[in-house]
Amino acid sequence: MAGKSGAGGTDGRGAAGGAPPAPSLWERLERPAPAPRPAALSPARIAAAAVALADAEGLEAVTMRRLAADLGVAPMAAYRYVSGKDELIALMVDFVHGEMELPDGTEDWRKVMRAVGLRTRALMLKHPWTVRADHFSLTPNQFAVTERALTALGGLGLDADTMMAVFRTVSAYVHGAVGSEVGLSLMMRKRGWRTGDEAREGLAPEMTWLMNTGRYPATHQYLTEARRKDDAEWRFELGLDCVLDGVAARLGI
Amino acid sequence: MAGKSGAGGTDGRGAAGGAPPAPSLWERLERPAPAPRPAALSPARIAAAAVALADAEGLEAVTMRRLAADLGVAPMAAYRYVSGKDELIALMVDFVHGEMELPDGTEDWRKVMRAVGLRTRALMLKHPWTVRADHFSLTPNQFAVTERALTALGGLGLDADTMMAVFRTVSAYVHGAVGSEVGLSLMMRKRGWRTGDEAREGLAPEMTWLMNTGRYPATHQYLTEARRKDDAEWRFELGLDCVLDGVAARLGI
DNA sequence: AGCGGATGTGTACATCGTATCCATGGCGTA
DNA sequence: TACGCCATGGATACGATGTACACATCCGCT
Repeated sequence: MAGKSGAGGTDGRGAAGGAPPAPSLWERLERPAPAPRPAALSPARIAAAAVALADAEGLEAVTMRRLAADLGVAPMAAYRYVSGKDELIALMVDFVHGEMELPDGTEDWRKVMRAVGLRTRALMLKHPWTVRADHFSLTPNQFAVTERALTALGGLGLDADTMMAVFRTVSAYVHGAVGSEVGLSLMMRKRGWRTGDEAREGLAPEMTWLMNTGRYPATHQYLTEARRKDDAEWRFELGLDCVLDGVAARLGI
Repeated sequence: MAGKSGAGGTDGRGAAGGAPPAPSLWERLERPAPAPRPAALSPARIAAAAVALADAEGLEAVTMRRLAADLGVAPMAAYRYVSGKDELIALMVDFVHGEMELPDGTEDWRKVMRAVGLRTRALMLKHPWTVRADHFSLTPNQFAVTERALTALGGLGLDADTMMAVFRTVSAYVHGAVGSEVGLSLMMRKRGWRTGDEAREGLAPEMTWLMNTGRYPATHQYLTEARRKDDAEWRFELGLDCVLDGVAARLGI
């Protein structure tokens, strides 16, 4: 299904000659107002509204119709600016990465990577829906993050592949860790639990049954002995520091 | 929406007395055949069919109707076994984790964690849709993985919180890394690209425009210099080894 | 003055998840 | 042996979603 619109390229539309190669989403995003006409809609306005909606009510509330309603516009109006919902979400992901401030200056690579990790986590906790949205890291503001990391990794004698591998390793950890953190918090919100204790209480029947199978003694022991089950920040930073330690050690930087 | 069906608990249905506390999905999964009657459907059969479908045509092809058709059954039939699509997906995630063989024996913690990481990656590459499915790690077969990791981490003088933090750190890296790997490959499949070169060719217009903004010199340099852009396995194992190095170093194990 | 293209509107359709009610048939009990 | 019950699956239907398509409108340019 679909697939027809984007790929074809030279459909017979534009007389002869060469149809312009369909400007990319990011190209369109930057044209302040493609026409001199002060259009009511714009990619940026659409992105802002969609992000506000997703932040407030979750990604599942972001519906083309609901978005249009929030923008005071007809359901199909946004389709002049995004080719479909996929592009909408790409726009949203890019938009929120725009508000991430990157560490500047000539700091130590490790401080930069750590700061990027912490700020990425903050960003994702603030916009939990980013977890469900695909991120191929192909949007301008995501490239800006990559760019900052790569510059911090320059001048250390690493080849291009290794520099990128380091960034992606740290990135993978951050996305994975925040992903599970957010996953849990989304589940809690969906079921109406506000605290860790409430969640454990709500999960208790299922957990009790599972633990009573006797198959998970170590896990059961964890459940009874652990005292920092709700300290996500401690866990995240410990893990991040481990990752950075490992990168430094293995690559000798 | 919804939410009405699961929560209520004691609806007036069962005369007086105490209604049984609604057996969990996992409890139902294990009853070989809840009734003596040889039912055509079962959670396991449903899970197997759904997984086969998702493997073959992607998670978006897994529709209650399509699943029913594959099972040779009416669209609503599966609802006798799962409360809704969320539970279906939980069942699928659990099902595929059941085929993961865990390292046995009394091996070194590091070997175990590394093996678990590699096998998890293999599992996720084989079933790419697991990336989009939420994983709170709350299904029996996911607990089995956690259990194996925790036992490998025992006897090292770590407290319960730290042991779990280690497992979750490695796990976060693995899920993050494979997540982006799979994300890329899903995008490639969606756009019909089969090789890395095809993908780069297809992405070229967008990338060229982005790089021509001059904002990403380091990224641009990476694109021209890198020689292992398609070596996902190298990248994954390098990152995994970094993470394990860091854990070992920081925790002195 | 009037034309053309960019912008937003209205209507419509296939498809999705799932609530609800109905038919059936094998088992335990009498 | 006969009966009735409940687990099982079928049928129908509803509201919501993404989006294709054709139409109306209004600006700035010639």
